[in-house]
This record gives sequence, structure tokens and C-alpha cells, in this order.
Amino acid sequence: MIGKTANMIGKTVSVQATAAKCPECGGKRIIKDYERGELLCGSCGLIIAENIEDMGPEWRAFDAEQKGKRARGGAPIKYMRPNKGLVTEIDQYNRDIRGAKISPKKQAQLYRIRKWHKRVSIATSMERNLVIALAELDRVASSLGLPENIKESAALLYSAICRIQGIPRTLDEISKASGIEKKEIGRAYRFLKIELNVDVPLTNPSQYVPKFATALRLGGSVQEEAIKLINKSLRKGLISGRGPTGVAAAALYIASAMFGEKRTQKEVADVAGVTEVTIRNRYRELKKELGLKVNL
DNA sequence: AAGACGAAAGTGGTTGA
DNA sequence: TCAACAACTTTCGTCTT
Repeated sequence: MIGKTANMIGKTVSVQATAAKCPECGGKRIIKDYERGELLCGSCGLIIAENIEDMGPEWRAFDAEQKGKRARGGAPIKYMRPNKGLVTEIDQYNRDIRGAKISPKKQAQLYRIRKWHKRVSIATSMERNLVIALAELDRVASSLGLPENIKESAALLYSAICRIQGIPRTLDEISKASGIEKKEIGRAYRFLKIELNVDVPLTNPSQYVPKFATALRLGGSVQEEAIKLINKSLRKGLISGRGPTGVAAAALYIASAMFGEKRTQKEVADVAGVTEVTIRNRYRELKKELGLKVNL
């Protein structure tokens, strides 16, 4: 099923026989999609893991110097702490500022603080890729002595490339991960688009479907239906001018109801980063134009 | 009581004169 | 620079399950 979905989006995936089983359906065909960095079930489409670590030998090199270093062998540089230098960190040694040991009670407290600090710093694994990439951009820009606006442009280019490659990230996500305001990114985006003549395709709403569906714990058939709905309305000329996330959310909302796995408007709205009102508006349009008879 | 619905007003950004 | 505009949000009262 997801093999189909993956094909729909036109990605190459590799199927691997793994000992692992899908926690959802028990299926044994686990697919590694390196381009998306996702590990998914071949039977039901559940995304088991995102941003999988083993990206093969072709680790990224962002400039000639790095390329040279890495080509000579040795392990690729690992950024165990993507936020290094950007936020306050709590170290792992149970010592106070003078080096004296801390009481066990305090240690337990510190442990909890660390745990939550980590969770708050990087909310989801989805953001991790972004954070790492942007930290790398930041590092390269700093070591080359490049000014802030270059970094902004680079962050922006990263988002544009995500879209060209069919793995869109919202402005919100880029903004959160890079600490740059959406307004700034947007401005740099338009500038680059004109200056570099980069052809950035409009984001197809169906590209958001797997991401949202996974967050909502919806199966592959619901995703397929949602993508079908999107393609239909795409042909009808709806959608144009509409925010892709809202369209994807509405399609999933409808599809979930059709398959008896209904999610509330609020649930869908939350994962898609839009409001319930937007879902309602999109869903009303889809329902009307496609002549759907769904009772919700 | 929660969810769905839709009207009305507000927001931040774009476009075109 | 300003007004018109489109998409989306916020808020809120009402209806439905």
C-alpha cells in the first residue's frame, strides 16, 4: 500500500527484509525511504521512524573543504547536539559548579530537568533534521565569516530544496528550527526566486498527507483516499490559491470519516497547523465540488 | 458536554495604481 | 505610499449528537 503511495509521489525506495515487524499490523515488509528519511511499513503504511540515521555513505558536504575532509575517510562529523551554542544546556555530570558531588535527591531532580529540557528543545524527531541542517548552515556561515543575511538565504534555500524534492516543510517549521522570523524567510525566498531564477514548484497538498496521517495515526487506505480526493480537486481547478496544508487537512478529515476512523476537526487542525474554520471551509468546497455524500 | 457549523471582524501580507 | 484584496485566524452564538 505504501509502496503505491511512495510511487505516487515518485520516490525511489528500497525494500529490506528486516527482523522488525510493523507495530500496527505485524507486517514484515519494512521499507526504507532514504530520500525522505523514513522507515515505513509496506503493508499498512505506518511510518515507523522518521529521519533514520543510516543515510548510506553519501553524507552531505556543504562546501569544498568539508568534501575534502570527508573524502579522505573517517567517520562523518556527527552533530550530537544540534543546538550547541544556541541554547543553554545542562551538562551530564552530577557535580555542582565547584566540582563537588550533588546529593542523590538533587541528581534525580536534575535528571528530570534534563529529560524535559531535551524534549522541549527538540519537540519531535521531525524537526531534528531541520535543526541539524540549519545548525550546519550556521556553522559553515560562521566559520566563513558570512553575515546573517547569508544564513537566512541559506535557510530559505534549504526549504526551497525541500519543496523541489517533494518533501515540503512549512514556513513555521523552518522558522522554528532556524530561529529566523517567517517574514524574513519569506522576503529572502521571493528575492532568491527572482535573482536565481530558481523554479520552485507549488507545494502539492498530497505531499503533506503522509506526515499528517502519521501524526493522526491514520492508515494507508485513508491516506490513499485523501490523495485521491486532492488529485480530483486539483483537476477541477479548486485548491489554487489555497494553502496546501489546509487542503491536505480537509482531505484527510473527509477520508478519515469515509473509512470509519473519524478524527475531529480539532485533531486534524492541530497537526496541520491550521484552524478548524479553515478545515471547514476547505471541506465544504471539496464536498460541494466533488459531489461527495459523506455524513460527518 | 463535546463537536460541528457559520457569521463577522481582525490580521499580515500581496498587488497594482 | 496607499487602498483593495485574498486567505486565514479569532471569536462567538447556535445547532447537533
